[in-house]
This record gives sequence, C-alpha cells and structure tokens, in this order.
Amino acid sequence: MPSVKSFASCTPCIGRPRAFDIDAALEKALEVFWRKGYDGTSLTDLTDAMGINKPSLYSAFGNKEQLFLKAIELYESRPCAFFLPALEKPTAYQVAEHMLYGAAMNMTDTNHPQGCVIVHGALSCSEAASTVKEALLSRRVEGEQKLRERFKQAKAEGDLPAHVDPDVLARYLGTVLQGMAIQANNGASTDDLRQVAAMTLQSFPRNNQIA
Amino acid sequence: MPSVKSFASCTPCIGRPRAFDIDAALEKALEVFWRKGYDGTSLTDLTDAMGINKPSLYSAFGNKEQLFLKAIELYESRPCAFFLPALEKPTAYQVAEHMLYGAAMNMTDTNHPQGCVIVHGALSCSEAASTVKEALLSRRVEGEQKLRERFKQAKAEGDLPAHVDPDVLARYLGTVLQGMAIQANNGASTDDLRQVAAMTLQSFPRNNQIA
DNA sequence: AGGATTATTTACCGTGTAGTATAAATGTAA
DNA sequence: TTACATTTATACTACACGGTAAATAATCCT
Repeated sequence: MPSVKSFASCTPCIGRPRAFDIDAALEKALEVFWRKGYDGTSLTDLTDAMGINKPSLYSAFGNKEQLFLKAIELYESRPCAFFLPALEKPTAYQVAEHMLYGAAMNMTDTNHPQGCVIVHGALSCSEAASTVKEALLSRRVEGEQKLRERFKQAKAEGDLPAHVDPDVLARYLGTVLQGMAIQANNGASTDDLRQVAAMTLQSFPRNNQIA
Repeated sequence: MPSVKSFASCTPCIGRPRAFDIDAALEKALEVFWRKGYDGTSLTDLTDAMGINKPSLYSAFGNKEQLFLKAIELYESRPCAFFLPALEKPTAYQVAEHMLYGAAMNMTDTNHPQGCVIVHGALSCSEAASTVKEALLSRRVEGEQKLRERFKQAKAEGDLPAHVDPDVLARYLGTVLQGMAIQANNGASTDDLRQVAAMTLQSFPRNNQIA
C-alpha cells in the first residue's frame, strides 16, 4: 500500500494555477458520496462541498463517475482503513478479530459518515451507472477473495483446523462486515458493533479447537 | 397478521370501473422497487411495469411515496415472508435457525429480485424522501425489537442460558440478516447463504450449552 | 511586454423527473 | 335517455439533473 500523494492529474507548470487543493476537494467529494451514495449525490452537492464550479470539477476529475472511482481509491488507501492491515495479522483468528473490531471502530467514527461507502454506493446506484456498480461489486469480490486466500494460507500453516472451509469463513466474515455497514448507517454505536464482533468471533475457529 | 385482501382504496360501486387489478399492479410495483430501490425507480419504470398510466397510478395509490409504503406493507405480509413465522418457533435456537435459513432461501429466490427491499430501499433513498427513509429505518428497528423480546422471553422460559444478553443476540442476528441481503444482491447463491447461516448458528447459544 | 496555456465564471443545452389539468371514455342509477 | 361519478389517455408544467460552450482571468515562458 504505497502512500500515494495525489489521485488526480498532476499539476502542470504552465497556465493559470489551480485555485483549490485537489486532494482536499477529493476528500470532500468522498465525504458526500459516503453520506448520500452515488445516485443520491448531485453535481450541486459535490460542487457545494468541494467549493468549486462544475467546469473545474470536470477539468480536474473527468466526470461524476470518474470522480467517484477516484474517491473510492482514496477511501481504500486512507490511513484509517482497516481491511488491508488486518490481513497481515499473524493468525487467522487475529485477522478476523482486527477486521471486525476495526470495522466497529471505523464505521461508527463520527469524523466521517457512518457505514461503508462501497456498500452504500453500490445499492444507491442505478443501472444507468453500471460501470460504478460493477467497480464496486468487484471491490467486494476482491475483498472476499483476499480473505479466502489469507485463510487458505492459514490452513496450510496449520493455523486453522483441517476441516474448516476457507471459502465459508471468508463469506461469513464478509457478510457480517457488510451487515455492520448497514447497522452503522442505521445509527448503531461503536459498542453495538463491538458486541456483534464478539459474537461473530465465537463461531470463528482457532487452532487446536474442536469446533 | 390478518389476511388483508387489498392495500389500496376499496373499489366504489359507481362510476367507470377500474381497468386493472389493483393488487396485481401493487405486486408489480413492489418488484420494481425491490430491484431498483426507491430513488432508482422512476414513475416511468413503475407505469411500464404496472401497465397503467400516471394519472391512474396517482388516483389509485396517491403518489410515489405512498405507493412505496404500500408495496412494503405487501412485502411484509407475503406468504413467503420468513421473519414473523420464524418468531413463533418454540425455542430461541429454532427461531434463529428458521430465520437464517428462511432468509437464505427467500433472498436468493429467483422468482423475485434478490436481497431485501427494505435494506435496498433505505440505502437508495435520498434525504429528500426522508419519510420513506424513516419508515424503513423504523421497520428494521421494530424487527430487531421483536427479536429482542422473543429472546428475552426465551431466557425467562429457561430456553437460553442466564448469561446471554438478548439485546446482543438480536443485534447479531439482525446484522447477519442484513449482510445476507447485501450478499444476495451481489449474486450469492442459496447455498452460499446457507453456509453463512450455519456459521452464524455456531455462535448461537442453545439451552444447557456451556457457550 | 506579449503570446501561450490553463483555470475560472457565467450562462446555457437536452433530457428525465415527479406530478397535474383537461377532456374523453365508461360505467351505474334514476 | 339522461344525469352523474369515476377512470382513462394525452398533453402539459416546473424543475433538477449531468454535462458543456464561450468568454474572462491568472500564470509561465520567451
């Protein structure tokens, strides 16, 4: 996960300089998409939040769809993102643990909208914006794929009992995480989601567990 | 749960008779909302699917918002609904079991759109339609409330160990069900969701279980 | 200073939206 | 047959949407 500085076109050295911070504007755009979904966000919502005009938005980011995709990139590479760091924990149980508690913390953080922009965006996305829909779907599929591979590796390392199915484990964890996104969007508290995390971990196999 | 025949205004005995079946039209409307969400469904989508014109729709159902609310009523009272019947199972474990497997079956049933219209509708609903948003939110809150009460009753009956918290159980189950709705909407199969249901039940306390 | 290049502002375009006014069509009741 | 009540179809309104053309402003390079 490289620390990318800017997700948009690099600033040229010639011509009138851009009057706004392109990364700060993208942060604002992400915040709006996060709160209102893709279709629910209008260009007026975006330009108001970003403090720029429509032509500036179009010249800097292409169009609404490309702006959204860039916002999603930013979302996944944020320092507070919990998914990728959790994958690197030493045991499968710890992977699940960090992912669940990280989600409980992140999805209810009041410094940004509640829930998950990927889950919210996908459901509030008409079939007219099929590119966006598919991009978001593939993100979630990729996420579960990474979980599967991580658990497969854990099994190979003897970190998980031989009888467990990494596919099922990954799907179960993915389902709970997506459910937590809905709960957070509904106003659930951090502790509410922590309790869900604890329950979820009860059915998660550890090494040497009879299960 | 009475077997209501019609969710719309009763047919008068005088004047030009209505040329369409109002309940069949409502079924069609539900199907569209289910597939496309609230904001994602246009009046043209609705009138096309229902086979009627806009003025007929407005005179029969009021407006888009009221039509949606009536469609949700229909959704919850359908014969294939799984939530309320599951609540009446004799033990808490069986309640959870029937609800999870019922959801796995229902949400992937190819006779209608995948997932849950309440989850999908709420997320694809701009703040302009705050009435709809709140109505859907209260449905989910009520659902979890019913689960809580059912598990509280189970505890009083000695059907659940003394140390379990009905609130946590209800929230956990609700979270998984909502996650399953997302998974189904993403194209998960019935078996995929059945596996999730089985995993979920592993952390669900039974009577006389050490847990 | 004077192009060249890029960003900003303002005003606009075509389309799709939810919702409605109006009048014709179709039935019942007297 | 006539009066009445209601639904139908057509056409329309006002507005918000995503996106853009044209002119102006600000900077760099020569």
